[in-house]
Amino acid sequence: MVLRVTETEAYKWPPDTACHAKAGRTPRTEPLFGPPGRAYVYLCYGIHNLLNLVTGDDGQAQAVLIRACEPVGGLDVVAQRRGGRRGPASLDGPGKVGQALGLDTTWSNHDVTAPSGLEVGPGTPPQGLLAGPRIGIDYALPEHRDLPWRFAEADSRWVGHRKSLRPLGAAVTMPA
DNA sequence: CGTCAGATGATC
DNA sequence: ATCATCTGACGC
Repeated sequence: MVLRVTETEAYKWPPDTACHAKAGRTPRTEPLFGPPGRAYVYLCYGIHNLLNLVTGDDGQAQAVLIRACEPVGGLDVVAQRRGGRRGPASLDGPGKVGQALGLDTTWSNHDVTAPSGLEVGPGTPPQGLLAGPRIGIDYALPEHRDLPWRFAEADSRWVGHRKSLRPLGAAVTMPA
């Protein structure tokens, strides 16, 4: 199965209080602090396995949540894993992506830079980018809650929560 | 189209 | 108790 990433969210601790790493190093969040190129998979709401890709240097706690994907290959497997719900096209949410990939938390800390079952490689860049606030992080401090750290491909079918997305303007940075 | 409740279980 | 969600039900 091959998926193309169409929507992401960025997390970085410190100082982002929306990031799971804010609670410090725990067995669950340990991969976040590790070297880049690893997966961070965790169980959300007891049901969904969400996939992050660790991007920060060792000790940095920086990662990207994969929120949506365009199915490119292995459509039959995607449809089967998704229970044939509304077809393989509905990979417009992080829980759906995790289900399509057949992930569980045992994949956390997996090296995605080597061919071993879950790999990340180059792909077709997005034609345009939209940005908006991240979803489901009301627990974070106000100064982090509203950061436009959700990114999505413009005019893509495989993107959720479109209403809060805007064209990506100037560079997005962390406030002082 | 919108809002809403319930499912469900690891985690600290 | 909390939670980086999804689905189906219901109302307009």
